[in-house]
Amino acid sequence: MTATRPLRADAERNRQRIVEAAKTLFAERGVDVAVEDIAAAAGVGIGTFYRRFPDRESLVEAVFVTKFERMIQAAHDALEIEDPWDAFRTWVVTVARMHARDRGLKDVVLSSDRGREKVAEFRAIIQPLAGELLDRAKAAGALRDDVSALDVPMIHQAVSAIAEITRDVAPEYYERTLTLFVDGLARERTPTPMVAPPIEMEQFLTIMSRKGKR
Amino acid sequence: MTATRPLRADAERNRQRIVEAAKTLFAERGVDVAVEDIAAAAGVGIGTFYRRFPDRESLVEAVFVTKFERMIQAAHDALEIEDPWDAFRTWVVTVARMHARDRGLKDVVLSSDRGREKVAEFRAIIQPLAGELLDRAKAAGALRDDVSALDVPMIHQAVSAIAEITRDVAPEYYERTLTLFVDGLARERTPTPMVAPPIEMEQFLTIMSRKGKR
DNA sequence: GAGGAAGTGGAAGGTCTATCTCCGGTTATC
DNA sequence: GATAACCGGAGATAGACCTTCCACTTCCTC
Repeated sequence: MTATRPLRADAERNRQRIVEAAKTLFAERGVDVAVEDIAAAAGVGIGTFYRRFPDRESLVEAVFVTKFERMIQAAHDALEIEDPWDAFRTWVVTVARMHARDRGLKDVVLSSDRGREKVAEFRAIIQPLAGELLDRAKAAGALRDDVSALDVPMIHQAVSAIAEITRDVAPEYYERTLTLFVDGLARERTPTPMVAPPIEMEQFLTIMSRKGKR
Repeated sequence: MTATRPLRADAERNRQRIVEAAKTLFAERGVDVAVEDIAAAAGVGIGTFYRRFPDRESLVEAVFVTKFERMIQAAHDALEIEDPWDAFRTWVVTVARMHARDRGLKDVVLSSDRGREKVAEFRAIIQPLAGELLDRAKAAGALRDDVSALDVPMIHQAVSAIAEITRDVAPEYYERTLTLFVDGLARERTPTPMVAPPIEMEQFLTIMSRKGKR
């Protein structure tokens, strides 16, 4: 195969920088940031970017493989929790927070092109874990029966959408939406306390009149 | 003021057609559809469009004023319902469904430019109505106390986001997300039955691999 | 039913925004 | 200090989209 010789020191350094810059920018502004911006943030030229990565998509893949691993880890961790509802809740909340903090995650999970195989691979691994968390919580009578495993990623998309529009103005706001969701998933329960304050009218107006779409 | 003489018959006909076509396209594809597509759908040329409307935004405004009126009407109607929780729930659900069926609604409510004044006007009218629905439901002990009036439009944004990605594949799916939300808003309650079936794996994959963003 | 005001279509101009290529100049490494 | 590897960024390329303009057509009035 391609017995690639190691990159020259400066080249390797720049590669790292590009990945780091991309991680940050993807999280803040979604996977659609311009290559130009990524290169600038990394302190290199566009040319350097294209010498290291065949195209934009490869970079996206390189960045998100790590994230996928972390999501899988979250499921494993949750499975360690004894109380079935607590385990399920923890997992849902943890992944929701990852989405809330990384705007790009949603884009990648939703896309067909970007890291097609990687996403499929990820799904194959996460599904049985998610299934177990779900089944256990249902068996314990804590989770409503009519919830399907596929409702969970949808919830994450919804939370991500809210985080996306509120991020700049009230970065913790999404927690409220998340709380409502999680309480809606419970079978019988009094409300969980909200962990974030309500939004102020002024913040609301700012959110609702955001310019452009980035 | 401008005592505008009535349009010539054919011109008026075309104007109507443009508005109708826009209504449909905005609902299906969001407010960002190209003027070219609207004109084509209306069976007129681009030139005709620009003779009737000074620019794109004016059309958007013309189309959504009606929608706003309908949302206000929904609040009035809900206030007629005696049971405070039922009234609140009905209002939230009705507006959520409007969002689910009209992709453009979200865009307009979120935007700063499009019909700036109209949106502000709309908010001024809807706020007291929403406040009353909320307060009554809280006073009756049916709605959790820690919900703020501004959480409601956020819920609508979330439902709209879900409807947006699922619309083409499973047009009723959003009802599940909505049910979870509404149940999460209740103070103490066992789950409301879901009105839509869970999503199938195949549908899920289609949704998650949607091309482009339209 | 004729004349002219009003209306029409769509090519073309103008802007943007992005990705990716190319190559003269620079730097690390042996 | 030779040279292969690397760098930066202008510019080629592509695709959307909004809006203008004007030669041509249609409606309405007298």
